[in-house]
Amino acid sequence: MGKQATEMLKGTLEGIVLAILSDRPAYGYEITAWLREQGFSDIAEGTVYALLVRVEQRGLVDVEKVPSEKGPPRKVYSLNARGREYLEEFWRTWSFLAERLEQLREGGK
Amino acid sequence: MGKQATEMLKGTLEGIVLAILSDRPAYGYEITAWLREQGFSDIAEGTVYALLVRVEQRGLVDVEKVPSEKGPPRKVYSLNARGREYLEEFWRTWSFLAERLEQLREGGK
DNA sequence: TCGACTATTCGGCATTGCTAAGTACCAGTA
DNA sequence: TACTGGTACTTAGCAATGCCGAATAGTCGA
Repeated sequence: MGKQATEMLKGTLEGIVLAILSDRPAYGYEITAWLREQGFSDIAEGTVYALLVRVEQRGLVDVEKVPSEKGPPRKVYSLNARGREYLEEFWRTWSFLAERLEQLREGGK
Repeated sequence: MGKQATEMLKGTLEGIVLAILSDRPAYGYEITAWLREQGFSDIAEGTVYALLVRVEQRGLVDVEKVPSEKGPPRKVYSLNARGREYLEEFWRTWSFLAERLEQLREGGK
């Protein structure tokens, strides 16, 4: 992943994280680790935390503090109703973009 | 298209414009008009021009000034060798992202 | 006691798209 | 002539997002 990825992640990373949370509640450290496993090798630690703060402030997720056996307490996030609506909107926008790009890729051969 | 689109365009708009230029040379006004036809209804005029300036400065495109019958001269951009390489890299990054997102969408049902 | 891993926070920076205004050139029209 | 409208590009400043680097804190094993 090069520098292009950094800019391309803007806007999509939020959707990615919300999509993860739509599947199951999770906390920052866990999400970052999972993303890195999935190939987002250079996702910065702080990026995910900052994103989680933002979506919380917008009321898209609920938060619960859960003690950890191995460190400071975890902030476990879960997608709420508003978050689900927002995620659907995200998928619509994404689909639109993906379709245009697929057309361009085919046309450019 | 909502606000999500604005952030999602960051990084991808550049690829979109380069992909257009890989098909045929074009100038800013033309590209903006085409994008709007394609459904990018609220692409700002200035956005495309600024983007073209950037890709020119990075040496991804060649420029030629061509007189217009209906206004000031056009700056016609065409993708050069470096631009083509960069575009391929863009497609690789895009593919990676699109695959992850498709997996997430399916998983989240 | 000293790392190593877990877990979160914060301040400042770079990039990118949007807004808004301005410049410039030409054609048609009153 | 003056005005309007379409074509075509430029510029300055703003907002949002991801990255970098450092700091804070808790737990465990060497």
